[in-house]
Amino acid sequence: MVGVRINHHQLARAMKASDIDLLLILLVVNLIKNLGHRYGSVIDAVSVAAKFAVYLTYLEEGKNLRRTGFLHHVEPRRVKEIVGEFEDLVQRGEPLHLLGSIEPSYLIGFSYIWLEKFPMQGDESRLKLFNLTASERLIVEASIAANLPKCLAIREDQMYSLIEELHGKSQDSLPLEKRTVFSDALAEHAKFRLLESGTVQEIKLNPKLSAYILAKTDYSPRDRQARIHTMIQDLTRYFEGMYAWVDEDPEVMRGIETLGVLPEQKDAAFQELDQLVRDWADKYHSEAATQQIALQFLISRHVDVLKI
Amino acid sequence: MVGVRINHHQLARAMKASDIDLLLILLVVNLIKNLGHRYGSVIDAVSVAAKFAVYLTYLEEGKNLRRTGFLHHVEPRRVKEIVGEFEDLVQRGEPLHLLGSIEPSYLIGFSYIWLEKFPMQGDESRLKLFNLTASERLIVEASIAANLPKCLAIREDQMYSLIEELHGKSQDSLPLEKRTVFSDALAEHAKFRLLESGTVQEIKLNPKLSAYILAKTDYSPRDRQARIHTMIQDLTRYFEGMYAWVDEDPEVMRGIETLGVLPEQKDAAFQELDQLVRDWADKYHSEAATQQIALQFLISRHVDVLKI
DNA sequence: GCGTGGCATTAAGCCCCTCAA
DNA sequence: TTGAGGGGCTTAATGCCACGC
Repeated sequence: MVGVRINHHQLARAMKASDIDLLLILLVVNLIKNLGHRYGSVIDAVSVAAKFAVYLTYLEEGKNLRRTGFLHHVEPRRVKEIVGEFEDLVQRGEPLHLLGSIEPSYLIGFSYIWLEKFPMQGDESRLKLFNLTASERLIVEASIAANLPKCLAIREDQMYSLIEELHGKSQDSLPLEKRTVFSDALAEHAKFRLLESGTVQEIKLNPKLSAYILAKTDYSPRDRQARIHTMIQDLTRYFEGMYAWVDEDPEVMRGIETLGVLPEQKDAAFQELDQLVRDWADKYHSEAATQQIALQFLISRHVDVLKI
Repeated sequence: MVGVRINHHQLARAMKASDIDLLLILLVVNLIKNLGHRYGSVIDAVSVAAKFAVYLTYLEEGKNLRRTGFLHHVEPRRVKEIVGEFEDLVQRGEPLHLLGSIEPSYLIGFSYIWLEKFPMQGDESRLKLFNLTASERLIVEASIAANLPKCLAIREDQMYSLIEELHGKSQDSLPLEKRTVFSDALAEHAKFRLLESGTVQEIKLNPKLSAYILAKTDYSPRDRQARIHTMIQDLTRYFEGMYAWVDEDPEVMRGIETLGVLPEQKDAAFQELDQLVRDWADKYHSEAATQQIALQFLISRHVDVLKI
C-alpha cells in the first residue's frame, strides 16, 4: 500500500466534485503534495489573495468600509484591518507576498548551503565526519551512488542546523509581522520533505546514528523547475486570456478540437501542427505592428467527462 | 472614485508578486470579486482542498498519521480528524464539496424562487403589493425598464425572506456539520450582491420605503454563464495537460508563438488559424483510434512581462 | 519509529448591539 | 448611512511534552 500513487483528480471526480471544485483541487493539492508547500502556508496564501480582493473592492467602492464588508461578507472592522495591512505594504513599497515562490523558499537552495558549510575537499572521504573504520567506510561508500554533489555526509543535528539557517534566510525577506519562529516541528517537516523529494538520503550507520548525504543539487531538478515555471506562466496567461474571452473580447480567440489519433500517426500529427503554427505566425507577423498577440496551444489526452 | 475598475493583476505585478502568487490571485480574486463568492467560503473551499491533499498522502503513505503530519506540517491529531472527515464522506457516498458551483449557490436560482412566490398575473401592476395612487404608480412604472421578468415588486423584508429560503435550500445539499445558520449579516451580504450584479434593482418610493424589482432572470446572463463554465473546463484541462507536460509525457505537446499583428490583418489571421486547425484535425482523425486527444488553443494579447 | 493523550496560545471568521457625525 | 466602539463564541493552526507500544 505504501507508495501507491493516487490520482487526486480521478478520486475527486468519483466523489462528484463540481467543475470549479476540481480546478481548486488541482491547484491546491499540487501545491501541497507535489511542490511541497506547507499545509498552513497554502491556507495563508489564499487568505492573502482573498484579503487582496477585499482591498481592491474597498478602493473601487470609494473607500467605503461598510459597503465593502457587505459585498464580501466581512465585518467592517476586519475590512479596516485588511485595508490597513495593504496600505502599509504599498506605503513601504513592500512586495505582495503569498507563497513567494513555486517551491517552498526555505527548501530552495538547500544544496547550496550544504555545499557551503560542508564542502568535500579533493579526494577526502565523504564520511569524514564520522568515526568509521576503513572497512566500515568502504562498505558504506559502496552503497552510495556515484556522481553525488561534492559535500560531506552529516549528522542529523547538523542537518537541522542547516534547515534552521535556511529558514532564517527565507524569513529575512518577509516583513517583521509575517515571520514565523523556527520550531522542532517545522524542522522535522523540512527533513521529511527533503527525504521524500530525494534531495537528501539517509544512511543508517547503526540503530542510533544515521548519516545524511546530499543526493541531488536541487530540491527539484533544474529542467523540471524550468518546466514548472513555464507551466505557471502559461497557466496565468491562459487564465487571463480566458477571462477576456468570457467578456467576449474580440482580440481573443479560443478553440478546441478533439480527435482520435492512431499511435503510429501521433508524431507526424504533432510535427505537422508545430509547422503549421509556425508558418501561420510567420505569415501574419509584422514588425510594424504595435499590438503583440500570443498563441498558446496544448495537445493532451482527451478524457470524456461523461465516461468517468 | 466610486466604480473605478482596478486591474488586480496589474496592481499585483506592480507590487512585485511572484508568478505563482499571480496565479493564485487571478483565481481567488475572481472567485470573490467577479463571481461573488463569500470571503469565508473561498477560504473554506481551499481548506477542504488542502485537507484533501492530506487525506491523499495519508492513503499513499500506508495510513501513517505521523508521517503524513510531518510531510505537510500538520499535527498527527489533526491529520486523524481530517482523515475521519473524508472516510465519512466516502463511506456515506457524500459528494466532495468545496465551492460547489461557479457562482454562489445561495444566489443561483434567485429569480426562480421570486417568480414562484410573487408571480405577476396577466396585466396586473408590478407594484400591486404597494399602496400607491394611480399617478404615483404610473410615475414609478415609467422609470422601470421594459421587458422585465413577470414578477411583482416586493418589499425589503420580503426579499430577505426569499434570500433566507434560498439559503435554506442550498443548505439542504450539505452534510449536517457543514451547514451555517442564516444571519442578518449574511442576508445583507446577499442583498448587496444581488444589487451589485444587477439582478435586483431598488426603487426608492420614499425615504422609509423601497420597492425591489427583479431586473434579470439570472444572477449572470445565460451565455456568460456558459462561457464561464467553458473557461473553468478549459482551464482544468489545460492544467492537467501542463502537469503532464512537466513530467515530459510524450503524449503531450505544448507550444506558444508570439507575434505582432496589424489590426487590419487580425480577422484574417484568426480565421485562417481556425481553418488550419480544423483541417489538421480532419486529416489526422481516425475513427479506429482508441486514444482521444484534445487540442486547445488560445490567442490573446501578449503582454511582455519585462515591460510592466 | 507510531498512536494517543494532555495543555496552551493566538488569530480570525462569525454573531449581535450602540452611538455619534 | 458610515465609522468607531464594545462584547462574545468557536474553530483551527501551531507549539510543546509525555506515555505505552
